[in-house]
Amino acid sequence: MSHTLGIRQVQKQKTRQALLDAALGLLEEQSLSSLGLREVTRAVGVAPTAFYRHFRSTADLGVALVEEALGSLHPMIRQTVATAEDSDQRIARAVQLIADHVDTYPAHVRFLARERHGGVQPVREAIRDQLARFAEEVKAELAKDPESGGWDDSDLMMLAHLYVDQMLITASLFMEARETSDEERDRVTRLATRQMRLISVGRRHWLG
Amino acid sequence: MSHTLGIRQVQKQKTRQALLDAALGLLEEQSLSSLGLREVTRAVGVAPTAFYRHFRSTADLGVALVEEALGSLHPMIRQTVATAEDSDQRIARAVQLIADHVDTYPAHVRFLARERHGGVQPVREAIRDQLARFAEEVKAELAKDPESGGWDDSDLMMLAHLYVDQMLITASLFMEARETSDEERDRVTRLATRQMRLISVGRRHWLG
DNA sequence: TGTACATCAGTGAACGCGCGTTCACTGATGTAC
DNA sequence: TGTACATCAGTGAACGCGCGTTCACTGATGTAC
Repeated sequence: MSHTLGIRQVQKQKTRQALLDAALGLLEEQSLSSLGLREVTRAVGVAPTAFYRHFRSTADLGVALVEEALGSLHPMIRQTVATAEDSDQRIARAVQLIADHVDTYPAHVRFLARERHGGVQPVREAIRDQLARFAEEVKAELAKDPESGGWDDSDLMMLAHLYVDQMLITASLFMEARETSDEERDRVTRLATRQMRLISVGRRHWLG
Repeated sequence: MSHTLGIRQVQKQKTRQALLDAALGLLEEQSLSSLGLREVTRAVGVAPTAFYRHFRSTADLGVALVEEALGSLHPMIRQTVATAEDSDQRIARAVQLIADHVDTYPAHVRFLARERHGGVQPVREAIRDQLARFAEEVKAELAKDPESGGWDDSDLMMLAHLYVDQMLITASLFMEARETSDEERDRVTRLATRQMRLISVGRRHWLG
């Protein structure tokens, strides 16, 4: 059997995860820069001092949340961008996956939207770095397209950033639509699809 | 002479403005949900209780800052979108105006980017409402274009939102580039210009 | 397997501090006559 | 213009409270022999 964690390590990971989960819950109604260490431990049911066994500060916990939030998003994007027959199908799948992701991990998505430009520098940097990695991956997939003939590296990077930003805007729109009607969600789906298509049309006629 | 304010009113406005300015300064390194009333009054040099003569809470002050920040942005956009000969010139002017605006009101721009998805609901709503008004105005200008023949209301609204979101992304990129090199600013200028052009190309070939 | 010692995740008391809010106040400005 | 009263922006003391951090601790788990 492969290296099994001891009881102590398993319990420690559980507490750590409980702190992350509790923090994410509390962050639905405030930002990280006002999140208190005592709030988090109170929500979990451990002593305030236990916090220090896992994180140096709430900023440090925030950086850990970034990893968790974008780690779960990473495989999704790559799969969607890679496996599609034509442009319209790729767009439809991407929009659907964003909608599903927002439904499945709403708190993570909210956290990212909120802290991307939030008041805690190390967290902003962690998000920026992860988004740059996304753009790199999208760029790599775009480069495989036959439509990318004649596009140099900076062209593709620009286009990749445009798609990544557009995905974030779409996620943000779905977040806003979460607690309203189904019609509103449909409206967002159509709007996002059309905006992506418009970028796609621009791509095909670029310098052409 | 038109209705002159008394000495008392003038002084009150000065104190109010000093509170807004001090808050904006403090918000460069934190978000509104962690901004303390005492911090703000301390920075201005008045007693903490003086705060209540002007605002009910820091959230209330935040809403006032939204008005101030987007009020100064409103005339700029309209003028730029309205007075341009061709698409490329319009884009070049818009990008230049965004760059200038970020240079002139960096703290306001940072505040908007940070609080748009921030932890204070009334402030989020105020920003969302103002951005919707922007999109309406951009839509009205787009409708005047000859290129808008055959576009219905929802088409134009989608396009207007796409442009407004793109302007915010561009402002955000200029913010990030502010404290780095001039070459970085030029890179952002070129990137933003190309992204806008791509949307513009997409627009011309939409359903065409 | 059993024993003796080391490790370390979580505890709980204690600290000094800044917070938001209340209240009665002061004194310059505004107003009525 | 002068006087007597009203208004109200800003004051300063006081309050109870939750905060982040320190410290010595406990006792279950891990390890060496």
